[in-house]
Amino acid sequence: MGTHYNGSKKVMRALDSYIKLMRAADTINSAVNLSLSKFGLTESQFNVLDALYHLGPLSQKELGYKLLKSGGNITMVIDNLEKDAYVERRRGTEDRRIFFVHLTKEGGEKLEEILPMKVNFITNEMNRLNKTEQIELQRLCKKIGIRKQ
Amino acid sequence: MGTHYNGSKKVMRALDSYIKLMRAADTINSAVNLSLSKFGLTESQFNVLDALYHLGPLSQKELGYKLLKSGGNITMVIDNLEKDAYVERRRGTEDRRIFFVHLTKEGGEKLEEILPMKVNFITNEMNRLNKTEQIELQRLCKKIGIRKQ
DNA sequence: GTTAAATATTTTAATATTGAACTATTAGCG
DNA sequence: CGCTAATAGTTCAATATTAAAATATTTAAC
Repeated sequence: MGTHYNGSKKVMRALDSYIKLMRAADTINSAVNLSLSKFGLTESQFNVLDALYHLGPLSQKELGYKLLKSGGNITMVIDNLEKDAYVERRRGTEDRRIFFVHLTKEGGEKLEEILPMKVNFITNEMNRLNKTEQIELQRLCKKIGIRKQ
Repeated sequence: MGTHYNGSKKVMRALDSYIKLMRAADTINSAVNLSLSKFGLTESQFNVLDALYHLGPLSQKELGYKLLKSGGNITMVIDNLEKDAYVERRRGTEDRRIFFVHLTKEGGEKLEEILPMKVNFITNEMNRLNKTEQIELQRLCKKIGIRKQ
């Protein structure tokens, strides 16, 4: 390899930081998703149920905005959740373009079945770091993820 | 995570750490992927080219292992890269079950076109943290992502 | 040495994901 | 009012992703 990417120490360090950050996020995330799949939910489905549970009925537009997903994606995820009767679409009365997505009783129960497990799992994973370390990790991550507020 | 699991401070802290970690990884990742898409590559495609560039020809199995992806997924990604003539499959001579994936001239050029941009981008993003902070971030992330390295 | 077990890859069936084109409805402007 | 813009959602065509079943080849065991 030429001199191009031997780069300075600064560059090497940044790349190393990047890789380790991604790997850490990936490790926890795939483990969480694996657990979710045992309950028959995908990550996206869980996120929708979670949002509806804590925020109440939302339009598909609002869901997409909050979960950072495209409109087409939300349509698909809601379709699949509706198949399982975890949510239902209710056409807006004021503006008939809008579908409000409501959590059903089953959807709420499903979420309540899963939430403690997820909380527990994440707690265990993150507690590989002690209090001081976690506070520092939060500070550093905030510096990086800041633009998303 | 909801107010229903107010739990101990320990739990709250872990959840907060988790969210900030994910957000940081997400912020950088979506920005990197957006840049990649302008070059007509997906993240997975880039990762394959990058691995082949730096490690030389690899079997699909090895690629899956290094990139943490399933066999079926690697088949698909290689198919698409092969369509664009960025890689080619060569059947193993010793063991004819194996396909070794080789970077083509075009594939190498494509990577060299993109790499500086990516390195530069990541360097800028990560250098929001100074040297000490990055070393600490790496240490913390390694503790979390440890099972995968 | 032939058969069974292991391994590498492919295929298949779901779901996810995006951007672009399309449909339906509403809002705005003259 | 009637036409046009904008908006909400759906559909479509790619690609990604996994797990599980299928195929091909090699290794191991008897």
